[in-house]
Amino acid sequence: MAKTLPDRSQKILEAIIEEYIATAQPVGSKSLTQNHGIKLSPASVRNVMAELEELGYLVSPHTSAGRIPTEKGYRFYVDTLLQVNDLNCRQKDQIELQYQQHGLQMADMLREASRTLSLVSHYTGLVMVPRLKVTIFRHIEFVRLSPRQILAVFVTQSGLIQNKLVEIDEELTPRDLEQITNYLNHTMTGLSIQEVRTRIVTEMTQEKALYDRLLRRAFALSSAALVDESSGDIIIEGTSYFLEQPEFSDLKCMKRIVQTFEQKSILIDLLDRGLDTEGVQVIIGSETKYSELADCSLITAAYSGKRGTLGTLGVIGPNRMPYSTIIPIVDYTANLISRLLDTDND
Amino acid sequence: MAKTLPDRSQKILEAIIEEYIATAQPVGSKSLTQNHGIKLSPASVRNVMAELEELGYLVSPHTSAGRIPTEKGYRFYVDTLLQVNDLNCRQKDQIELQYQQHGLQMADMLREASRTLSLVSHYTGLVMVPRLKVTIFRHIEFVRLSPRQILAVFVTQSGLIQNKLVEIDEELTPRDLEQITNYLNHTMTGLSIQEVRTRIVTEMTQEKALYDRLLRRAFALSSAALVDESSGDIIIEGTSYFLEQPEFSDLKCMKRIVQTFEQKSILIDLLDRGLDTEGVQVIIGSETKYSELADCSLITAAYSGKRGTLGTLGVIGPNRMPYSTIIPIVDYTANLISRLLDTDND
DNA sequence: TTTGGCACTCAGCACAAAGGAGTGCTAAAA
DNA sequence: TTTTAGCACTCCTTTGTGCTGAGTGCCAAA
Repeated sequence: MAKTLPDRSQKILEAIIEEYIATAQPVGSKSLTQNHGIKLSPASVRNVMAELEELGYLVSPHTSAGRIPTEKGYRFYVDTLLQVNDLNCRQKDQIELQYQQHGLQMADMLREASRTLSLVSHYTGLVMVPRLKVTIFRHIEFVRLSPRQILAVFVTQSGLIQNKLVEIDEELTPRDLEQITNYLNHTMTGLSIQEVRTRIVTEMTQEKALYDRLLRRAFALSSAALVDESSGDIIIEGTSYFLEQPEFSDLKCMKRIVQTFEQKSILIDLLDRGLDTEGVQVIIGSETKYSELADCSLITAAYSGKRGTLGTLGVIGPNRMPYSTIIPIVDYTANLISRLLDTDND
Repeated sequence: MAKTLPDRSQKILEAIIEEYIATAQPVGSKSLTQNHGIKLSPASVRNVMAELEELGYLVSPHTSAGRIPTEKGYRFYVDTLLQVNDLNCRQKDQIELQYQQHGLQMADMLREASRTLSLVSHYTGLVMVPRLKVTIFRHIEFVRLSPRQILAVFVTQSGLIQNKLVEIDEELTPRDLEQITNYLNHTMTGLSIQEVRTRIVTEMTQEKALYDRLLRRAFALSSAALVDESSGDIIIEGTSYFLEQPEFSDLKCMKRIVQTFEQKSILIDLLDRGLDTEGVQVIIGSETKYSELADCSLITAAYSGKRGTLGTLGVIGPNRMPYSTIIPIVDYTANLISRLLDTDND
């Protein structure tokens, strides 16, 4: 079925897509032969273009305009034509520099990552904050705000700090709290939150009638503290870059996209998809499955800490994105963040 | 100098501004006499309008268009013409409802406030997070992440939770930490951070050669933990409402504004100005002193906790904002937040 | 002091014409 | 068989023109 595209057609498709990415204008046969080292007459190019349109890689907005890539065209380009250049030293430095001055708080670092992604790519940067359940338990501390109100402060291996206010039924003395804290920090350190939770559940069911009152309370308190009620959070920076894209000059369409960003849930879903994927992932247009983002593409990559994937980060922009430059930026940033999270707080 | 405007002129000015706020179209003499209960001929209205233009309250974009208000016009309107209607019960409920379901973490509440402001006003909501220095010390806890790395968790009276990572020169044992914690929580509770800081400084200088090693460390640690390095933070919600405003349909101008929002520092400065002001404050156009926001107005109000002002919140939109409906919304929200912060965590 | 009347201005719209970029097709050249 | 030059055709875009209508300023009458 899938006849491989002749070499010449591929060259031309590549040239068209790159030209369109650069100019945002439909590409005609003449301009191709002039600027892209294609040693053919416009007429021959036209024949190939007609063929590529037939195959669904290109469309023309109207008869007397040039061609623009379809999603299928972009997909083919990304999958088989694209060769990603490595970042040069200047770019690497530019990215790395942003993390030097900063302290180590993970939240700050992730914000910085989003900002840097946006700054360097000139598109909108996205960073997903690690879900509680994938993080590794390192330390928990309870602060007694009032007899019935406990603030649980919870530090993960990678340096993420989470606060949670817990209301309790039964009063706890500072002494109780201390013991509970000691017990938890002693038993749970090094486990993932997932593991901590299952452990709590099994222990609680195994010994239904928990003889040790303190233990029971410890379990109750910690399970309340570790409930992950958040549906994930995301850091978006550089929305204003969207306003520069000619394809979104229509305000209606622009507004829909910005609203989608503000709502966050859709972007969270999209970033979630990259969690189990190795390397850089590209989602183009309708592959997002959201009509609001039918004209947007995402370039994402997962980042990880000491033990497995923590979250994903990436860039979102129009379909017409310079993939060859942005893919390495996202890749490099994901690796950098992973590295920083690994060396921090050991 | 300042002749007071004749009553009739005021009426007409008011009608023009309200019409313009509603329609975003230059207002002509005829439409005024038809829809605004003004019992005058268009010709008379024209005379008054010419006069108002002379005085700088109105301008006409071109000879054959109607008039639109100047900043001076808006200012006069806000200062002397405007009568703010109280919110009706439905609106109050709508606002109040947003805070019911939520837990008590202050940060969440402020985010919710911004979102609600935006939702109810249909403009962009702003909430300034309280500066550390204006908050009241309630509790501090140190978590020892490694011998030289301490996480300071700091809870304010109003429920704000602040984390800070402190690197120390000298190792501290858990026992040391506990003593320091006890000492600080005992001595400092109820003081403002400002007071805590001055107290630390005076005590440290008074007893230059601090005999008590522990005390010295306690001071060092707490002063490191309470440094307020943040230049303030702000929560912005509903940027997309800006995209609906016809006055910003120019993308260039739109982009400048969105960038200003992303940068935050300018908005922080503007909200800061409202800190010492009682009640609702309106900043119109160039009064912001920022050319980027020359066509934007802010409506802000301060909110407070148990002891004095904590921060400000408000709404930003085009100069042409329905002040009469938004001012009470901002006012009510500020009071509501103050109330919630007062009753929480007691 | 107010109002009707009138000439004037000018943005906005519709419509037509010109321009031009790009196409598909055909027939000749390689 | 493949490539290319030529040509007619399409249709978006730009430019120009005239018209319309909302709105104005001013003057003279009420």
